[in-house]
Order: sequence, then structure tokens, then C-alpha cells
Amino acid sequence: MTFKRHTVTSALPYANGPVHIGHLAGVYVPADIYVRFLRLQRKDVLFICGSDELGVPITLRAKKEGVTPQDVVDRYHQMIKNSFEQFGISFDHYSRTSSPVHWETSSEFFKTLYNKGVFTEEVREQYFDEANQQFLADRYIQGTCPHCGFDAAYGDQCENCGSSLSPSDLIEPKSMLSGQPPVLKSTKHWYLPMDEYENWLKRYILEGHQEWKTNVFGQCKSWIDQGLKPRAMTRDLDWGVPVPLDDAEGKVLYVWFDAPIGYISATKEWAAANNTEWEPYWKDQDTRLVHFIGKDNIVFHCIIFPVILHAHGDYIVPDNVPANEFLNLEGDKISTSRNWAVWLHEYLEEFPGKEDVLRYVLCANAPETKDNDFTWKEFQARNNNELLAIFGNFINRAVVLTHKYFQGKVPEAGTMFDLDQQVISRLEQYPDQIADSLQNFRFREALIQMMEVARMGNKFLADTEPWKVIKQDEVRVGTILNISLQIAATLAIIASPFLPRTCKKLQDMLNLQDLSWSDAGNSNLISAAHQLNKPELLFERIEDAQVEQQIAKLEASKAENQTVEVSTSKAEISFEDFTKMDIRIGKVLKAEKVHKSKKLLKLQIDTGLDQRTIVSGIAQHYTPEQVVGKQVTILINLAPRKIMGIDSQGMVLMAENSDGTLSFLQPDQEVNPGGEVS
RNA sequence: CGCGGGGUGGAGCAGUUGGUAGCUCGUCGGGCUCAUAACCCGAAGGUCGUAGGUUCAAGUCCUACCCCCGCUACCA
Repeated sequence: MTFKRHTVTSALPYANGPVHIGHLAGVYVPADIYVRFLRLQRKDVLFICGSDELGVPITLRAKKEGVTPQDVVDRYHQMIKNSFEQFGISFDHYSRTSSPVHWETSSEFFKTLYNKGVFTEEVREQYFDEANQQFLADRYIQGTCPHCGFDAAYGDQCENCGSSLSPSDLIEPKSMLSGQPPVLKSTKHWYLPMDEYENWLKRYILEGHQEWKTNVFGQCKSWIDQGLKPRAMTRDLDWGVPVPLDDAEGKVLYVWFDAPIGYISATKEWAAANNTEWEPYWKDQDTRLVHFIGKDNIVFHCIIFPVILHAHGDYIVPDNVPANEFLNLEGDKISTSRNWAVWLHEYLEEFPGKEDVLRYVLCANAPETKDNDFTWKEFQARNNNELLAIFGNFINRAVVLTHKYFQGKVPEAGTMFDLDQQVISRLEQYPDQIADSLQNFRFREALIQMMEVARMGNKFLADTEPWKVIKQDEVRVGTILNISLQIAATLAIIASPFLPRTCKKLQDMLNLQDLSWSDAGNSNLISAAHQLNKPELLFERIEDAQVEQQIAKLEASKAENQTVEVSTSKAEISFEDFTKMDIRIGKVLKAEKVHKSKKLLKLQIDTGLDQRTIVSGIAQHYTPEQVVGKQVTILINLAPRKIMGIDSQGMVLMAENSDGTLSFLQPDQEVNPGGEVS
């Protein structure tokens, strides 16, 4: 099927922090490469994005900082928008979900579905935090797990034993906002009955889109096969798009309902500003809709949003959703809260003019099939050994030699040798190959092929040695350089989706304009006697010092994390309270893993008084063999508790390090079992 | 626990229907020199996560297990 136009979206960044290299590698760089490629093919393409500005975390952040949610999103929206622009992500329009157009659009969308009778209404009991006057999402409730007794289980899941919970399962629930016990209150919500769309989804994805990436397809298949459940499309919250119904006071649209509609709102804004129609981009069957996202977003873009669009009836659904995996940084997960990231706005300041270098590195190392790692050493190596040494060097050789021997005028191609013919015919094949990779979202592969063209140019020069031939045969040198410049010209086209700024420079140097993809591979792209401009270097070497500085910066934030994470002290207790605790030294006699548990070890301990069983959550830090025979400190008069069906009679005291590792508290000399701690 | 993706020489990836393990970068040695040292020649480096199994033959098929990441928390 050939498409008449393309609507390309990239995931809306959440306006709760700046953009980092993980976002870029996963979503924005590939999306931008794809879009620039389509534009070069002179396709009708619209590239849409915007800030996601609604939802709970922003309200929490605002509260913490003592400002309004609007202040928070204004700050980050501006910051994100600017850094994208400076970096060269070529959105046709970058909007935000707090814009009036978006509120109207998502509100109308909801109303349409409501009027069509798509939603089901349900009243349910939900926990409510009275101090904060708000309903609590499952994740904001903590309590004791009914299965393993872990006292910091969340309302949706216990991190200790892994069982999935609902908030009402928790023993002694507490609000994580106020620390107070929440109360149950009934509330009405509107649900999207996803189960009713299972057959449609099966046809749409499982039969219709087997070409989707394996990670995406597999995830969708698993969701559909497991059976879908109705999902609430509204929330009790004061920061969001109000539910446009009479009996919906204090309720807003669920962010995953309104956020993808943000793509549509942004399109409307763009159309209005450009005096054109928005509807073809969302409603014509010959439009190809593509969403670039990260792997955590798959279900929303592949299942929920398509169901919403389909239920509405007027809209097309995504034709592909190329989701990437995640990028790590120097071996650790990127984390906003731990400041373990390379922030785009900082990169732009610290590496001015090197936007393309980052694009190149992130594309070459993109997490297309699995999580990958970004290191500054690799960044340096790819710049120095690939961009500079292979790409930049070839261009420089070709242009410098042309100036040297022909005053910058493109020489005539004379008699072609076999080698020349071979190079030309390979040159002709590359653009189609690269196009094929790009169309199938294999950006890494496309990038390698593009670099092969530069490599081929270098090899051609080395094989033909014009600097030697010039002494005998100037006409032959003319032919050699003519061909070299044709290769350079093709590079100026096929590299431009990846390296837009560099290729702009290159085109200026070659004195070429208005190139399109179909010109690439043409062995007569630059005609004889065409005047080139002066050579200038496309890349500069990145020195060790620059890279070391970045690594030092990261180490500094790592060090900072370690000092900050000491938790504050607990409330004061009386001496009597203290003496109530019977703490003793014991010895581990036996240890075994608790079946079906990740973290628990069942320990048999000699307390001096008796031998008893204690279940301890240390399996991720110690193997059973390591703990047998160890002296440990135990609280022996703790009320027994059943954990995973085992009676645990006491608690082994552990010290926790800032990185979460646990170690035993041990006396520094052998003490007999039963020895008291006081 | 469940489900999805991944686990191939130092790094990033290919490995089609099972038949001597390849590519790019890096490392070491040599050649060449127009160029911000490209290109050529050669070398080192892999128990293809682990353990079984099927087969004349398995990275490739089957079974069990281990590790990393994600989803059910609005972190790409």
C-alpha cells in the first residue's frame, strides 16, 4: 500500500523535568531521522509533538516546591521546547496539553464517545486522603502485605513477595501523601470496556500488523491473549481536563485518555497557524500514522489509543508503532531523581555545534532491540574514529584535492576504468538500500550503510592515488575527482537525515541546493565546471579532557546521592520502650531459600534459649551457604508472623547501605548464642 | 508469581528453512601518505547466559533453570 501522506508523532515528554539522552535515543532522534527522510523524498509529512502537562506527579511536584502546577509546566515546557529546537528535532508543531485547543479537543472526543454509549459507568469504593482532600492512586497507598507481612507494600503490588494487590488488601493502609490512614469513599468513573474490542484488536494487530517490531508485537499479543479489562478513563483530581458531563464535579480525564489526543490537538493548532486542513492527517485512509515511543508506552499507543480512535469511528489507527528499548548511562539506569543523566540542555551548552555528533552516537547505539549503554568514551571514539576519520576525512580529501589541482572547479569525467564503473554502480545501489532500512525503522543499519559510502570513497581515493597520478596524467585525475565528488554529493543527501547540520555545511561547500532523495546515487549529480566553495572541516576532534570532565560530573552526582540518602531519624522513644526489646546474638544453623520467593531465606537459628525459624528478606544479598554458621543479631520477642506460610519467630537485624545492599550486624568477637545486646 | 523483550570475541550488532561463527569500532604488528591518518596486508581475542536432550551435524529445534530490562506506578 502506498500512502499519500504521513502523520508522525513522537511521545509527549512529561513536563516534570528536562529531556535527556534516553528520551532522544529512544524516540526523538529516530523519529526525526525518519521524518527528514520522508521530507527528502518530497512526501507530505507532518511531525507532531508537545509537552504532556497534566496528571498527578506534576501536582505533587508543585506542592513540594510551593508553586502552582501551571508554574511547573510552564518552566519545563519552555525548556524542553527550546532544547528540541536548538538540537534540531524538526517538529512541524510542538504543542502542550494545557492549551485551550487541547482541552476542547479531548473534551469533545470524550463527549462523542459518551454520546455513542461507548463508556460504562461504575461506582467503586476508593481510598481518600482527608488531609489532602484527594483520592489516592493505588501506588500512593502503602501498607502491610497480607501475603508476606512486608510493611511497605504498595496498593497495587508488594515489592517484597511480588504478589499483585488491590488497595483494600493492605493491612493498615497509609496515604503516602499525608502518612495518615485513608478512608474509603465511593466515587463514580467512566470505563472504556476494552474487552469488547478484543476481536477488533486481534484483526487489527495480530492479523494485520505482523510486521511490527518483535518487542511491540509480542507485548500486544500478550495483552490481547490474556484478555482485556475495562479501564477507567476518568480520575478524581483537580489538575486535568474536566470531564465534560453534568455529574462529574471534580473529575478529570485520565491522562492516557487525553495525552494521545494531544497529537490531534497539536495538528489542529498547526493547521490553523498554516491555514490548512488538519483532518486529512487523521481521517484519510491513505494517511500513514506512525507513533515513535519507548517500550514503557507500548500498551497505550498500540491498544488503548487505537481502541479510542476506533470507537470514535472517524479516525485512522496507527500503521506502525516503532518502540525502542531503554538507554543506560555508563552502566546504570538513567534516573531523573538521582541526577544520573546527560541532559540535553546541558549538552547543547557544553558541546556547542556538536548536535550532529550526539545524533550520530545515539543512532549508532540506539536501543532498537534491547537496552544499550551510553558511555562518554564511546561518544568520543565514534566522533574521532568514525565521523571525523571516515566521513569528514573523505569529504576533506575530495574537496581539498579538487582545489589543489583544479582550482575548485569540478573536472570532467574522462574514460572510465573497470574500478570506476564498479564504484559508480555501487553508489547507485546505496540510496535504495538505505531507504529500505529507514522505511522499516532499522536506523542503525541505515546509518552503517551510509557510512559505507564514505568508506567506499576513501578506498576509491586510496586505490586510484590521484596525488601520484597527477604527475603524469591530469585527465585521469580529473576523472577520479569527478567520481569522488559525485560520492560526496550523494553523501550530502543520504547522510542528511542523520546529520542535518553537517550536510547543510557540506552542501554549501559543494555549492548545491534543493537536493532530494531521488538525486542520490546519480553519478552526474555535480556537473563538470561547477565551482566548489572553500573546504572547511565538518567535525573536530573531541579531546580526552572534555570526556573526562563529563565523567567527573557524573561521578559527582553519584557521590552527592550517597550523602543525601541518609534517612531522617525517627521519633524519640522512652528508655522503657527500648528495654522492651529483647535483642540477642544468635547463630545460623540452617538456611534455605523460600520456595517461589525472590527475597526470602528461611533460617534456623540457635538463640541460646531455643532453636527457632526466622524468615528474612535477604536472599538477594546472601546465598544460604554464605549465612550458615554466621553470628547474627536478632530481635527475639517480636510477635510471630506468618510469612509465605512459614511462621517467623523474630527478626534478623540488618544494616542497609545507600545502594540498598544489606549486611549483618555482628559482634566483633565470638559471643555465645543467647548473649544479650543492651 | 504472571506476561513481553533481550543475554553471540573489549563495545555495538548480523546470523535466513540446523552444515566449518560473520560485520563495524577498538587492540597488536607491517605497508602506504593527498587528508583533522584514510586505505591495504596480517594477528590476537568467542565454552554463541547455564545444564540437559533431539540429530551424522545446533548460536539456530526441544526441556529446565539463571541474569538484565519493561508492563500491571503517566519515568522513552
